[in-house]
Amino acid sequence: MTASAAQTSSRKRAGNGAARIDADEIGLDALVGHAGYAVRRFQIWIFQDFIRTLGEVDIRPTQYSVLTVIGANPGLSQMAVANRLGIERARLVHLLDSLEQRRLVKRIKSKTDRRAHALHLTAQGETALAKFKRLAAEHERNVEAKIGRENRQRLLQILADFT
Amino acid sequence: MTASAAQTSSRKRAGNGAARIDADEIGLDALVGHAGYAVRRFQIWIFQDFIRTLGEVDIRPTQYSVLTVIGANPGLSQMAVANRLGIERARLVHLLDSLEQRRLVKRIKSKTDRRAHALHLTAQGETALAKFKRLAAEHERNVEAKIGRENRQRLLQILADFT
DNA sequence: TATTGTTATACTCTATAACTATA
DNA sequence: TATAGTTATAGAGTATAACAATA
Repeated sequence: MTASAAQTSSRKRAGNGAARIDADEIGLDALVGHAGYAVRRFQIWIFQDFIRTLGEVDIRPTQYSVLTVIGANPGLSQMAVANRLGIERARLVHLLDSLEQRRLVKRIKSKTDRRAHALHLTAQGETALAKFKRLAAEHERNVEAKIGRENRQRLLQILADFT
Repeated sequence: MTASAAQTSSRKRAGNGAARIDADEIGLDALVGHAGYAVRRFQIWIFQDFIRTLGEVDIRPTQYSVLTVIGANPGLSQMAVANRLGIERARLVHLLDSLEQRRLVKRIKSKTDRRAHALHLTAQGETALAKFKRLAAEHERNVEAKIGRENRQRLLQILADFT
């Protein structure tokens, strides 16, 4: 509730209304004091821009994060990637199936632990990831244009612990 | 990729490794420069805390937002609520079905537009929402404890346009 | 006994399309 | 013709549980 109880207008409309009302006339009441609400709306905007900007290569945010981490840490196990990115290991299986079918990633049987797979980018995957990173940088410039250069920097600082 | 190419270490591990590695040893590479990655991880943390804090009343973030907006704007149509909160109208149908079964919300046939429903909280819904708001305020204090009072304020300012 | 990868199930959420009854 | 609410479907994403192979 924080300090936003002031907006609790609860304006009555004629009768049982359901009148046509512009979105900006509808008060959010307590929601304006909740960081989670704003963060959620912002996150949806960011993901939509990411998906659109990387639409030509058909890569979604989670796929990009998996490729980036494998590219920077070749040989990781599926468990290590899943834990690092906060993805369920069961879900990573399907993500990797898709990326492996597209010849971007390969699972190599680990010699030290025969239960595990060592994950690597293919040569094709390395090339593709370089392009994905260029498009992701373009997306990031969209974020900067949306909230401002300094605000984006502040945001990254505030949320640095959540990476 | 913003100013974070420095972390592109790509450290090789022995052979095809899949070695056991602590999560904090695994570099995120380009992800550290993406606001969307941090925002997503933060949003997941916030929602988990919200769901846990309001677990005793079994209310999730989206349900809370719907109840709050109806409470502050009685008589709204489903379309108006859906548009204001960025929820698909098809999905709002099921959300309202659930809230109506729990006797928190009622759909009243609009007298001015016989296609539409005017949404209202029940008396029970009003009482319940007051309790939900107290618990949500407790959740918000958890957010403040997690990122700091000033950072939370800055965050709300930076994201004010996304509400 | 515990862990890695896998398969399976269920529920939430998002994105559509199509239908009905109204407007 | 268009809109409000509804129903249905499909694909992500999340959360579990259970299993085989291996540690």
